[in-house]
Amino acid sequence: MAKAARDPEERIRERNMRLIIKAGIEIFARKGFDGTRIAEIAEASGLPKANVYYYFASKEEIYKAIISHLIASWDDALKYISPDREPAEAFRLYIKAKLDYTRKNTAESRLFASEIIQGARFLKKKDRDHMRQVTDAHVAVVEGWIAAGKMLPVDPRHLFIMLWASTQYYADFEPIAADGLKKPRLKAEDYETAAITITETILKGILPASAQRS
Amino acid sequence: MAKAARDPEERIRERNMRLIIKAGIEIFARKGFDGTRIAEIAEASGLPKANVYYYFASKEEIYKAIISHLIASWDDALKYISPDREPAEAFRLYIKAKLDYTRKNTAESRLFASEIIQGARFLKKKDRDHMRQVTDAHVAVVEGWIAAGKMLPVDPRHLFIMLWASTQYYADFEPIAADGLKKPRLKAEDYETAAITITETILKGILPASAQRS
DNA sequence: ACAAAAGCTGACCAAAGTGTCAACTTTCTT
DNA sequence: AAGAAAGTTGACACTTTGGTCAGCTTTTGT
Repeated sequence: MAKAARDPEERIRERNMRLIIKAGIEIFARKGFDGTRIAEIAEASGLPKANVYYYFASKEEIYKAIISHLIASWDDALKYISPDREPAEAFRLYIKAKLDYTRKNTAESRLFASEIIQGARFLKKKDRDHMRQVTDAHVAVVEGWIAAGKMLPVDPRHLFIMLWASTQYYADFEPIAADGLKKPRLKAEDYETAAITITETILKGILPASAQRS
Repeated sequence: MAKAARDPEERIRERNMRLIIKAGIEIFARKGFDGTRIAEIAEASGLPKANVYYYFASKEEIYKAIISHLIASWDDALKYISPDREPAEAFRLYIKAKLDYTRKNTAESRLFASEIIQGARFLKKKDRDHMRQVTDAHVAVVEGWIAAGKMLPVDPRHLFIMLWASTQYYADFEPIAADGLKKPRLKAEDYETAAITITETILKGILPASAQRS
């Protein structure tokens, strides 16, 4: 009764909030929560500072909005680990999808990394629980594969950590990754090579057949 | 002539600078460069703020001092990749040493990660060049092993990125790693299991012999 | 057309931050 | 012992920052 549900005028609001969020992702990623100034976000989004405050009550609110949105957007890349797939195929797709997401969302990836390094102060329990559940499901699938003799008996949890680490590194630590590859900047083809190397290494290891089972 | 070289009175200076650096590592790691306040460093080191400024001219100077010291301290862990070793042994030792260093120096590790994520603004060219050289040397060794048929033909640079990523993750993203392992905090034994899993996976892969060479 | 709702923003604070300094105490050196 | 050098620090100056607000303009529903 009091506040009628409207719709069309959601346009301006939507657009400006998107601009703020977009600028926020970039700057929070680079400076961390404490290091970010809203004046900078305002400038980057082309809005006056007071206008930013018209949409968000505080710096923390912008930050939290970004984090939650980010976690939700991950699930897509993670749908490949499912029991009806062969491990080789599943991991290949998983690694490719994760690297793809990372390459196309470097700022988000870095923002998340920044939040974790700084102690996961604003990562809500709900989000953590969600991540834990997804992991548990994946672990169960891998354990099934191991029981079926389709995989060697690796610790599934450490294995997933390896995959998270290896795929995120290219975005989070791009300057170092680029130096390591002797390139000025990473390009799409570098992500391709990364996908191949990670997949091959994970699946077959680096030792030739003659040296296996030592 | 002007400034005589002394020694014994280096004590107080040394001690206080160490206290400041130690506190700085912890706080810079958590807050990043922009997010860190010297008042906080002062408090954590038990010195009044003005005293901190007696030893360091600026926040930047403290930060740079830490970064340089940190890079130098890495080389020890990296001495295992040498041509007179067998790959299996070399990688096992490398992974163990890197994880050991990471576990014992989590704050430094995070500080470096933070610096890189924030754009490597204070990482000196000299330090980057040094890292590049070490990497080049390692790559050459691996290429030798591949040429000798001791390793499968993997891209050595991406392989090293995998190793850097996998070993650093446990310190840099500890909350996530702990969640992934279903533990409240990481302990020494988790680093042990990590070393085993990473080593086994890198060397042999995860597929059983029957599924190899598909 | 017009009132109400939504959107906008320059100007303004109070708090917090970096860095300075002059005066004081402690620690050498001889 | 006493002058010099090193170390200490409360108080201060100046800047930046998060956040507010009153009054303005634009958009929208009827």
